[in-house]
Amino acid sequence: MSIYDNIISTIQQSSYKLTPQRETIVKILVENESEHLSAEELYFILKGINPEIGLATVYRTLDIFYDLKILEKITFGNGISKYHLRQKLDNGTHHHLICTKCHNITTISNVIFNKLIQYVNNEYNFEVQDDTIAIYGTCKNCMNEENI
Amino acid sequence: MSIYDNIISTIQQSSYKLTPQRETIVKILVENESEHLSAEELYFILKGINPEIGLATVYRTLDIFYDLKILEKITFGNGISKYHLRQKLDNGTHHHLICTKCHNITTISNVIFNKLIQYVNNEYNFEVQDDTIAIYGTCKNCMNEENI
DNA sequence: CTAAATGCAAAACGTTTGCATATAG
DNA sequence: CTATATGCAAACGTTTTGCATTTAG
Repeated sequence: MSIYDNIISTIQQSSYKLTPQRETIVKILVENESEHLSAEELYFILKGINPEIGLATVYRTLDIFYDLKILEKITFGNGISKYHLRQKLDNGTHHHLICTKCHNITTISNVIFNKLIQYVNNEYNFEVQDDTIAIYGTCKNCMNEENI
Repeated sequence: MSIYDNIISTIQQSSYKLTPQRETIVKILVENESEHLSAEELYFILKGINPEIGLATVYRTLDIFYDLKILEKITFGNGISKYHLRQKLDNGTHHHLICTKCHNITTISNVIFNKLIQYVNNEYNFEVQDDTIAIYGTCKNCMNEENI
């Protein structure tokens, strides 16, 4: 069963309806699996396929998909949210290096995180959301550019 | 030398001017040292002291203070930024547990973070900003409320 | 004296909402 | 057939900007 089919059946098994708009959005998300898309970016791609679609629908759909745990949502310093497929990709935990200059996201994973999550859980009774920790800073590329 | 005096002299030694508005903002920040204030919250307190002040000035001042490394800036999922004094408080690194339900911030510190920062730095050439890592999730209080 | 800072209002930004119309189940 | 979803435009809350006026250095 492909990722696409998997998501489609998740929607069908939920109380939400499977509309053509939602199908198209799933398709785009699967095709851009490796990227972290914002609502606006998704909308732009969508416009090329179906110009009638409204931006509000994109936001509503992303909300629903987040609710259905199809998507993970990462939020920036500038108030922009980016979305990423949750299914299949993470067999374990994964976390994000967020560059505050170019806004690129790198997904990383390491045992250290497990220790950290356990520590936070034990000491603070804090339940880490979706095992997602955000590390803000400057990425390799932007560091190099600074030194030109 | 008090935290207040320290900040004032940081401003004086910079290219920015020390205005009465900026002095008042420093005073409020020092008095609320233990809190993470938003621009709006700071503006509200400020209005009680000097009703003439404009919200734009608050934003501009917070930007400058961030630039001067007087403040650290933590941003939420809902696009609201909160500010916190950087000076004196952290002899070492410190990080944040951000509750996505009540939006409370807990400041934590632990050796595990140092290892993590080092790892990210070595493996990804990623320079962690102000040694600040954001861990999103649900805090103790909100967890309890869910179970009522 | 002059460059920088201020207050105000208007604009910008991503996002959400109200509503009439369309449609999946 | 009916509850849900859609597209549009208007509203939202936070933040930024333009501009004439004031002020710190």
